[in-house]
Amino acid sequence: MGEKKRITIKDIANVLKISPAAVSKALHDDSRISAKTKAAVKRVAKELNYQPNHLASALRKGKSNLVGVIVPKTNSNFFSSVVENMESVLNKAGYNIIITQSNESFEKECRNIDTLLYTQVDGIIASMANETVDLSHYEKIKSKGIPLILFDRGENDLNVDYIGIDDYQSSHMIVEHLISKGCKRIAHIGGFRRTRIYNNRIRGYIDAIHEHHLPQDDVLLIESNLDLEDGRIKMKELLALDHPPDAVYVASDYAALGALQVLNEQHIKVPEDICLVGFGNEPFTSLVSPTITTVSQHSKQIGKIAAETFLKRINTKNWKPKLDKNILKSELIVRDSSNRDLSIKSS
Amino acid sequence: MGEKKRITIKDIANVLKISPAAVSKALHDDSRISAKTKAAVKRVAKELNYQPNHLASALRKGKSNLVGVIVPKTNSNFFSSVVENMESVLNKAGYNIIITQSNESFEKECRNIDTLLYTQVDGIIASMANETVDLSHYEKIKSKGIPLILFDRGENDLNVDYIGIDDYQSSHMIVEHLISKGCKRIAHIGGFRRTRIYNNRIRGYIDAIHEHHLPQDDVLLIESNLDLEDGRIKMKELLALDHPPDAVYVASDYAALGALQVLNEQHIKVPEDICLVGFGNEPFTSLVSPTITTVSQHSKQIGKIAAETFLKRINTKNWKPKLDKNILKSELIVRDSSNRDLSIKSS
DNA sequence: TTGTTTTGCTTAAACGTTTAAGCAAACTTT
DNA sequence: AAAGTTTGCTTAAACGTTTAAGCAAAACAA
Repeated sequence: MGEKKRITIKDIANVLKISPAAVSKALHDDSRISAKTKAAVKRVAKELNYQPNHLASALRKGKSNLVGVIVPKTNSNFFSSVVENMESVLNKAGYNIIITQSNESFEKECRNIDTLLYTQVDGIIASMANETVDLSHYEKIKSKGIPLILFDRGENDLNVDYIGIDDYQSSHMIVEHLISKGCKRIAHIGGFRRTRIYNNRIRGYIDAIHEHHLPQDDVLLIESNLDLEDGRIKMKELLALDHPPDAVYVASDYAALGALQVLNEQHIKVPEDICLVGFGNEPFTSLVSPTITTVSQHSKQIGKIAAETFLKRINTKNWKPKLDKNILKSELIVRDSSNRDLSIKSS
Repeated sequence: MGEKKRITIKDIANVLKISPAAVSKALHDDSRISAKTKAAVKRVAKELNYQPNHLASALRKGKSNLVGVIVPKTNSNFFSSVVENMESVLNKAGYNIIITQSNESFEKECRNIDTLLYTQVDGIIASMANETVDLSHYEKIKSKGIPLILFDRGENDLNVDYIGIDDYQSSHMIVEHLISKGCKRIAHIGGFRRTRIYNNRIRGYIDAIHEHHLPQDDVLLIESNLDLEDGRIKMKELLALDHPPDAVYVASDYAALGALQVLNEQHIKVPEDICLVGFGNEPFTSLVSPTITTVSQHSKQIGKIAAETFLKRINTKNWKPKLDKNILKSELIVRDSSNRDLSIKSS
C-alpha cells in the first residue's frame, strides 16, 4: 500500500530496450519512429498505466496549457455559463482552466493574478471586480507577455482584447421598449458611474430619453450598488416622490427583484401601474410573479469568443497590436413585468 | 517588446557571484545562509522582479500545491459557497485550487478526473454527479496515493473521507416540523433512491411518519429528478389524487419552487391549505412569495472541513486508514410556506 | 596547540520531459 | 559500386528548481 511508484517514459523504455527519447517521440507520433515501435510503446504505456507528467513537459516546453480565469463570483448564472462555454472550447484545444473568484474585491483580484502567474498559466481571461480602478496588476500580466483577455467588465485604458455586450445599445433598447408600452416617466436605478458598463447603461438611458423628447428628471436617475436590498431602498425612494415614475429600469436583476418585492408589498400593480425591467436574465426572473422583463447577455457566446480570442493570440506568433473588441448585441426578453396591454392602461 | 527574458535564480546568482543553490536556500530562509546573503538575495530578487517558476519546483519536489475540485455545478449557491470557503482555507496553507464541473455527467466527471491527475494535483475534493454509479475512476485516484475527499454527494462503498449533512436526520426534522404545524397527510417529492443522499432523505421521511403513527401512503412518496419542471409535474400529480396531501416536503428547492408555482396558479393557499418545505436554502427561497421553508446545509462549514481534512491527510505521512466521516447537523429555516398559525387552520 | 563543531557556502544530481544533433543501417539513385 | 538520401533510432542537454553531500573557513573547546 505504501509508495506507488510513478511510471515514467523511462520505465517504458526499459521494458522495450529503447531510449526514453524514442518513447517520447512514439507517444507524440513523431514521423521518425516506425509504426511497429509506436504500437509497442503505446501498448506498454497502457499496460503499465502510464500517466504523462504534465509538470515536466510544461517545464521543458515552457508552457503549462493552463488558462487562468478570474470572475467576480462563480455563483451567478451569467458567469458560470460564460465559464462553462469557455472551458469547452479550451478543453478541445488541449487547455485546462483554473477558475478563481475575486468576490468583487480589488485585494483578492491582485492575489488571484499573482497566484495565476505563479502557476505559470499561458494566459488569463478575466472580468474585473467592481472595486478595481488601479490597473497596475493587469499591466503586470501584459508585461509578462502572456495574453490577457477581458470580458463583460473591461476597461478601455487597458489595451487588451475585450468581449462584452453593447451596454449603451441595450439600455437604449430597454427605454424604447418602455416608451412603446406607453410609459412617459421612466426611472433608472443604475450602477455606479465609475464602472464602465454601468456608465454606458446610464448614457444609453439618458440619450434614449432625450431622443424621444421625454423630460429628463434628475430624481429619476439613481446610482446603487445594485444588490437586492438596495433595490428595495431605491424603489421606496422613487415611490416617495411627489411625482413617481410609471416605469423603472433597473441595471441588475437582483436589484430589480428587490424593487418588485416593494411594489408587490405596496400593492402597486405591475405592469399596469408601473412597468419594471431588469438586466442579466438571471433564472429567477422567469420564476417570480410577475415574471421580470430583462436583457440576455449571451453568456454562451461571450465564453466561446473569449476562449477563441485567447487561442488566436496564443497561436499567432507575431503579436499584432490590433485588438479584438467584440461587442455583441444583447437580446430583450419581454415578460409580464412590462408587458402592458395598451388598451387597458390604468389612470 | 519581443521576448521578455524570464528571470531565474541563476540570474540572481550571477549578479551576486554566488551559486544558484545558495539563492534558492536564501529565498527559503534556510538556516545555513547568513542574514547578509539572504538580505542581498531578496533585494536583487525584488529588483529583477523575480517570479519563482512553480513548475520547476513542483517537478523537483514532487508536489504541485494544487488541489483539484469537482462539483456538479458551480452555478448553485451551495457549491459556490462550499468552494469559496474551501479556497480560503487552502490558500492560507499555500495551496491553490482548480475547479472543474461535471454538469452531473458521469462522462464529464471521468474526464475531469483525468485532467486533474494529469495536472498533477496533490489531492482531489469532489462531490459526485448524480449519474455516477461506477466508481472505478475514483478508485484510480486512490490507487495513485493522493488524498480523495468527498462532500455532500458521497458513497459509502468508496472508503474515503466524507463531509456532509445528516440527510436522514434533516428529513426526520422536516417531517416533525410539519406534524407540529398540524399536518396529517405529508407527501414527499424525493430524489432517486439510487443516490445515497436522496435515499437517506426518503428513509428519514418514512421513519418519521411511522414514529408519529401517521398512515404511510405509497402514492404520497414520489421519486423525481428534482428540477423545477418536474416539481411542477409531481405537484400536479399530488393535487389530482382522490385524497391530496396537506403538506409537501420536496427534496430540492428548485422542485419546491415548481410545486409552489402550481399551488399559486391553482389558488391553493400556502401554508393554510398545504404546507410546503424545500431543501438546500437556495437564495430564491427567501425571495418568492410566499417564502419557502427549507434546510440549510452549512456550505461554509462543509467547505472549511473538507479543506482541513485534505490538509490533515497531506500532512500525516503515515497514512492512517481511519477515515473522517463528518456528518454535520443541518438547520431548519422556517419561513412562510409552512408557518401556519394553528389557531386558524382551515377545513 | 590540536581537535571538534558550526557556519556558509559550492557542487552535482535529480525531478520527467522534450528536442537538437548525431549516427549507423537501409534504401535509392546514378 | 559509389554517393546520396531516408529511416529509425540514440545521446545528451535543457527547462528551473531543490537538496544531499561535501568542504573550506571560522569559531569554539580542551
